[in-house]
This record gives sequence, C-alpha cells and structure tokens, in this order.
Amino acid sequence: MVHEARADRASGGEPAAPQRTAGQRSARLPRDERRAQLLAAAQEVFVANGYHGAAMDEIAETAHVSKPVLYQHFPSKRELYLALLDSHLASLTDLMLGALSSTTDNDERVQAVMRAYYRFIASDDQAHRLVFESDLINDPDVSSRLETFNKTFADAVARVIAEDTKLPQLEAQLLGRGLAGMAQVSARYWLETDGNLDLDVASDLIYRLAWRGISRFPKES
Amino acid sequence: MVHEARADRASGGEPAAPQRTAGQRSARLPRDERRAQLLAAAQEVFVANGYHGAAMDEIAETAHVSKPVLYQHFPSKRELYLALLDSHLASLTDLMLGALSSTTDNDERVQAVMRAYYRFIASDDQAHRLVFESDLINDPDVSSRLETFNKTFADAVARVIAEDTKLPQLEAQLLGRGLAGMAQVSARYWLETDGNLDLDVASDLIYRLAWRGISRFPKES
DNA sequence: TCTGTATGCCGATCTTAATTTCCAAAAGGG
DNA sequence: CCCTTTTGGAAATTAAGATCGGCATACAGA
Repeated sequence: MVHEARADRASGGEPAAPQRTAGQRSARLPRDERRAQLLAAAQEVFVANGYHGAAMDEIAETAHVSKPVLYQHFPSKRELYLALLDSHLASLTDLMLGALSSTTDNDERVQAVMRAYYRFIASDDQAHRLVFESDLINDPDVSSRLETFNKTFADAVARVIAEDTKLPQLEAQLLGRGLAGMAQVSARYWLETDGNLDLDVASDLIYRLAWRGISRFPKES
Repeated sequence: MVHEARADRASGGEPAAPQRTAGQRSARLPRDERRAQLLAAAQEVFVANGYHGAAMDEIAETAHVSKPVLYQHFPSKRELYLALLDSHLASLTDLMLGALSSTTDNDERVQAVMRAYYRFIASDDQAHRLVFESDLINDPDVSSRLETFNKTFADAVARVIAEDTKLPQLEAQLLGRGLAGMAQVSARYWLETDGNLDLDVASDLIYRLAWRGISRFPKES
C-alpha cells in the first residue's frame, strides 16, 4: 500500500489535465507555490504530533511529495520548524501591537488585547500549538524567539500598567508577564471547552479580571 | 576522552575500601538507595537538557553506573521520566492544597497559594522545568497528568472565586485557569530575573493583582 | 518542429544516534 | 567454597534525518 498512486507518470507522456486528483503525487509546481504547500503540510503534521513526533517522511507524504523535494526547500527539519514559528510569531506580534494601538484608552486597550489573543488561539490553523506548546523549547533559537515575543508583549502591557499605576519598571514588568500568562493559559483552556462559552464572552471575562486587577493598583496593600 | 575513569575495575580485584571516591563507579547499593540515586541523576540530566536532549548514557554516567543498572530499575526512559513527573506533581499538589486549607479567609488564601507557587518554582532541584517546560507534552500520559494537576488547582481556585463572586461554574473555572496561568508564567519570569526582586515581594505583587481582580467581581462590567 | 538546457522530482540508500539487551566477570552471603 | 545477585563492556536494534544519482518535463531558440 505504499505505491498505490504512481500510474500517472509511468503511463506515457500524455499531460492531460494539469491538475491532479487529490491523493496523487503533485505535478510540477513553481518554487514559491511548492514552498507554501510544504509549509502548510509541515504545519499540519507539527501541530498534530509536535516537533519530535513529526517525521519528515510524514510531512513529505502529507504534501504528496518525496523527501528530497522537502530538502530542496528546507535544509533541515529544524529550519522548517523555525520558518513556521517565525511566521506565526510575526503575525501574532502584529495582532498584539495592533490591538494596543487601536485606542488610547487603557481600559479598552486591555480589552482589545485580550480579544486579539483569544482570536489567535482560536484561529483554525492551530498555530498556537506550534508557538505555545512547542516541544523544542530547549533549542536556543526557539526559546530566544519566544522570549523576544514575550518580552515585546509583556513590555507593552507593562507600559500600560506603569502609566496607570506609577509602579516601578521592574514590578510593572512582572505584572505584565503575569497578565500575558493569564491570557495564554486561559485562552488555551477556553479553546478546549469551546462551544460552552462564546469567544467574546470569555475574553471579556478575562479582560475584566485583568483590568480590575491593575487599574489604580495600590502601591501598598 | 570517553573512558577516562575506568581504571578501578581493570586494575586487579583489590576491593580496598567499600566506598569509592567521587567520580568512580559506585559500590553495591541496596535497591532503594540505588533507585533514589538514579532518580536524582535523571532529575539533573532531564532538567539540564530536557527529555529529548537527555541520553540514558549520560544519566547512567552521572550516577556513576552502567546502563544495564539503570534498566534494572526503570523499564524505559519514558517510565523514568514519568516517575519523576509524578513525584513532583504530587508534592506540588500537596503544597497547593495545603496553602488553600491554611486559612478560611479567601484573601489570605490567594496570598498563600501564590507564595507556595513561587516557592515551588524557586526550589533548587528546578523541578518546575520538568513539570512546566516539558518537551514530552505530546505524550498522552504526560499531558493527562499535567491536565489532572491543572484541573485540581484551577478548580480549587474556581471554588474560591465562585464563593466570592457568585459567578457560574463555567466562568469561575475560566478565571481559575487564568489565575493559575498568571502564577506559573510570572513565577518563571521572576526566577530568571532573580536577585532583583525578593520572593515574597514578587508573589505578593501577583497576589494583590489577582485578589483585586477577583474580589467582589461584578457580573456586569 | 527539433534540440539543448535548466528545473523539478523520485526511489533507494546512507548515516548517525540513542535506546535496549546479552553475557561474562566480580562481589558478597551462607 | 559455592551460589546468587549485581555490574559493566560491547553489541543489537531501530528509527529518523539527510543524501545520491538518474529520469522526466517545460521551455527557449534555431
């Protein structure tokens, strides 16, 4: 059951239709399109199995392509993973910073950020599994990229906090990290119990929890 | 440079002293002690390299023991890891539930829980890296154990929240998960920037953030 | 239309690395 | 002194990442 669909190339040169039916090896593709397709296949397999659980064999198979093709586009499994991670982190960063600059009111800012976070987690490519549940965290490149993102995000939140509470940098940053963690963890939990709670209801709940916590935060208890 | 410390056995049978100097292969040990020693060595290597980065070779070497000895105590690398994970999760659960039952005042409860969390993260065996930064999360056994712990903890917090706010189960649980995430993430950040902020100061900051957020949480904004 | 060239693609290996096991030697108790 | 238990060197096994050489296809220019 390995070579079930190979007759197309062996049976003469008749090019017939340029597009093949699903389940076949793909026809020749321009480099860019092939690359995009490989990334999509890798995304699927990485999300389903994690980095270590994913085999290059399976990624190639998912893309209906042989392994050498994969290696013509990405020098290694690790590079392939990093390409996906970078792409997701870039778009997530855009979402976050966009939400932060969507208003000048800090209250609304927190609400917008939380909602953006939930939207990202809910996005149907399950990018969050690659980003927040990576099993390659020990790789220095992976952890440094994640740390860069977390810092960017937490610092932005910390600025809002510092502005609203006059708390010193260091402490505002700790709170920023805490709120970032709250968003991440609660959103992932919400996703698993989806159907029970609407996205906006859930993210608003967390937003109110966060905002009540930080607004006019007292320096002494 | 692989077998640098192997002269003891090759150079005649002279048993000399029953205990060896450090760096040598160990003497015979009662089964329990040997097991404990192996667990300690595994803990060290797993923490330093993650599950996938850790080699049974290195664990055996760290314990000054050969690989077959390791396999006489643990049937596989995975079982060895699970034994450690179980042990850490059990003690963490104890810490949490202990903190929750240390008082009947919800305000103080939250403070005690946060402090306990920070203490666990700060514990010098770095157990938190095995628990919260595992690169074996895709293993069903690992993730189910983690989920069990998270549920236990978040449910306990959710009970406090429900009591204080009259919020429905579902929403209280979401907030519970969020606060658990806040504790985890902020504590790990705090650990990395240690020296800048005292444990009690940091955990109190987070506790106040959490308590302000949840106490008398309004059902409508 | 014919031919040369560059590009895309694949089957079949190669290689490495890490877990797991085999078997003979040593240690210690009765 | 023998017999059971424990130990380690070395090797078997497996699995997965990475590669080699050749074949087919599209297309440009004559």
